[in-house]
Amino acid sequence: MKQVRVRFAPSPTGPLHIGGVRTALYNYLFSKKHNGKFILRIEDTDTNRFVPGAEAYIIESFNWLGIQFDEGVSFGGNYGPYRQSERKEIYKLYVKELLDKQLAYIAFDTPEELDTKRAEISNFQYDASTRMQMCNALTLSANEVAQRIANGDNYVVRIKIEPNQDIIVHDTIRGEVKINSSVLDDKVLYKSADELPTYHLANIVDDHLMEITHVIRGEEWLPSAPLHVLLYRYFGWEDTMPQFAHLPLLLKPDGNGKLSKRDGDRLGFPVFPLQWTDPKTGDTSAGYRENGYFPEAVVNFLALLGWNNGTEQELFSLDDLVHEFSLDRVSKSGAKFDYEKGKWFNHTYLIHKTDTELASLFMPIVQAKGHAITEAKLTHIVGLLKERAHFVADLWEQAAFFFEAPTQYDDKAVQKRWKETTASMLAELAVFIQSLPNIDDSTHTEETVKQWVETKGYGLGNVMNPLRLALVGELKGPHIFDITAILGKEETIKRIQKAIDTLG
RNA sequence: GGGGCGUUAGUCAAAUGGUAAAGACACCAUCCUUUCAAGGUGGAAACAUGGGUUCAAUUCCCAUACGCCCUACCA
Repeated sequence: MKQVRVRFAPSPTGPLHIGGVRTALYNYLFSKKHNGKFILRIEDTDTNRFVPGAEAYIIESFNWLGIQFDEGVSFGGNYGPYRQSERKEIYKLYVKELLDKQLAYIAFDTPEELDTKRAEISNFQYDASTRMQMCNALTLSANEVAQRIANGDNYVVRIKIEPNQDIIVHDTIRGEVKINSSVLDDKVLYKSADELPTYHLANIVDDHLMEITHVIRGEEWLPSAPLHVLLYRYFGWEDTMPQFAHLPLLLKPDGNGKLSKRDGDRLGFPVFPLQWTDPKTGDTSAGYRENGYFPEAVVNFLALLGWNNGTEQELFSLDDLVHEFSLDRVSKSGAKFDYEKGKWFNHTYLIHKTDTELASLFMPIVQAKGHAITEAKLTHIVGLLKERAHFVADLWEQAAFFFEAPTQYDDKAVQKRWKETTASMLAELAVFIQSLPNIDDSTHTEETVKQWVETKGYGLGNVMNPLRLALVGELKGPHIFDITAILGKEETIKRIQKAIDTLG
């Protein structure tokens, strides 16, 4: 069996959309599952839409996600160059072949002329029914054509499609898709203006030359797949044509339609893996990385948007996914992007991290807030409250009271828990705590204090809740004597005193 | 307008030609914790509609509706 070779072929027109990331992920999983190669090809045939920095962004994104390429731009390989703009001369050969075989023809119609035509004739399509009314090598004499080219007139090369033929595309995910060639137009394959092919030609030539075995791409390509099949046929490559698999789209969370950058801005979540600053406008778009996502959570979340392994398993490492992945289990319908579920994945991965690992991620945030703490102590703190956080940055909100004494107390909680007698009880408690040799052992302190409360006959709730209020400022957080152990005797007493002073 | 693809709870989704249609996120309740979170338990919530095939259809077929994608000298 031939070695599996798949490619991810983005266009460097801006930051990589999260839907593109999923497409790449599925390509990667498929290739690794079959011990094949995963190739990065840059499709920069549209000189107008080229955005500097986009290519580097793409490479950095996959690097962050842990998705590795075997070949391609910046990875090397024997099928290069992998940047289409560097393959100009190759495409010219194949354009010539099609021209020689009379399966394509030169056309001189300007964009303006085409626009007029479209305005004139509703549903205008450049095809067998109209091409003889246009300005091209089929309507012009050979001399005229040669003359125009010699004059330096811009032209394009269009594929010549015979009408009324059924073309069948075998799609791994959707089965057989049949389409009649009459609904296809004579697509532009090559433009003389920049001496570059369009996507359709470049993609067939490259996939063939790079010996791509499977084309796994977004559903938006399904309508042009028949054109691609035709191109393979024209070149005589049909027997080695790759297998197609068209992936369902990622849809916006509310309403319908393809997930877009605007949806992210509107609903407050990133649509790109990494933060991106538009070089022209300076506008910045949020990224998963900068928003505190773990790459493995993003991968897991994305993998499950359109695929599952048929079991109840939800947590998959990249290796698990490679092992489990199969195109048969990719769904046909689009998946709405559920950001809440994405957050849950991050939360789950966060909880599964070791306290040490989380502490070292959290340390810079604590330092930025102007606090110094030992690694060991922070590890302890993080362990106590990681279940309350979705992101590492959330940890600050949970941990702040360890570093900064409360300056105000939650109103509702005060009303409910701070009674007439509270101040005097807490004052006594402070004295009692002061009398303890130490409060380092949380369980021991708890027993001792509970005993004290019982002896006094105060009732646990009447003491514990106000105590929490004094220490934390609100009724939340880890076990209270875990808190006092970390705060230490002195600080604990100070905070009790402060609460008494402020709340009376 | 034309063409293609799709349609199971709010969302991701499983399974099945045959009596009660999984699971997860979100939501609600409850237990635990005298707090919050996490966790446990429970709850509400779905086969788009209409025909056909069949003893039997959510499952197969057709139509309709709805949605999406494509319809560029963009990919």
